Amino acid sequence: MKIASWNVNSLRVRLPHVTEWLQLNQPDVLAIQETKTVDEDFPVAAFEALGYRAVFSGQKTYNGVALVSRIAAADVLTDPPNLEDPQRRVLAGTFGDIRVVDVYVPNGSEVGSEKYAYKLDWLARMRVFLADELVRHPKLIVLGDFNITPDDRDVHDPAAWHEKILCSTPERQAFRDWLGLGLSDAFRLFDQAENSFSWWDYRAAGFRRNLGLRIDHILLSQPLAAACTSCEIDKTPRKLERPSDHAPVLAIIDGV
DNA sequence: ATGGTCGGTAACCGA
Repeated sequence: MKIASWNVNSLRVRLPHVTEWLQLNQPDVLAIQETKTVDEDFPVAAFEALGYRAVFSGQKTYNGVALVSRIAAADVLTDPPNLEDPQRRVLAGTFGDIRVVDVYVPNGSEVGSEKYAYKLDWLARMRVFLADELVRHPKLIVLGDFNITPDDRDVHDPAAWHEKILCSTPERQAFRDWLGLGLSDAFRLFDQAENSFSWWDYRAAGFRRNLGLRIDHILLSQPLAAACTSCEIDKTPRKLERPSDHAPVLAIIDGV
């Protein structure tokens, strides 16, 4: 199985990049975040033309998640029972015996802000949901835009970002708490180049200067981590005209 | 030079 995650920052604007990337990479499942597209406007036909199915949970202007896949998703879920969140940030689906949970974790804006408190509460509530998912689905993939750098290796300038949003200790602890459920950060199962990032600010030529953060992740439960043969960030689409500010992350899991 | 750019939507907010 080939599975990928990509925050596209508006599916309407990025559709040409996404369809081109799908054709080139042929993943079995692509988890998308920040579609910024209401369900009525989701471009189902563009994906069906490529032999892909899609399920989605969108809203106006903000957020929005989708799962684009070779086979249709079963047991689709948009609202974890204990989350009580009107924002469209979660989409779960089952493919064969593999459960996939696409997440768009709140950004948090600024440490100490109201949005930051919402982020930490959201992460804690989702942890409870994921613990339950893991009981029902030993083969679990949790992927998406986490808006968290797991540690300083994932930050271009750790001193400048020290205890800043996306890098604060409580956010990193919440990330570790998710790993503590029995999940592995697929990217760190392998040797990686230093300064590997998945997001670069549009401002200040961040991409050209590689001033980035690694905040997009693929987490694998134990049986899937054991079968994972690669995990990479594909910077190619970030180099295109009018790119998303995020690059896709891609993992290959053998024999499933 | 302590800012900068996007996207959505219609004056700014969110990232």
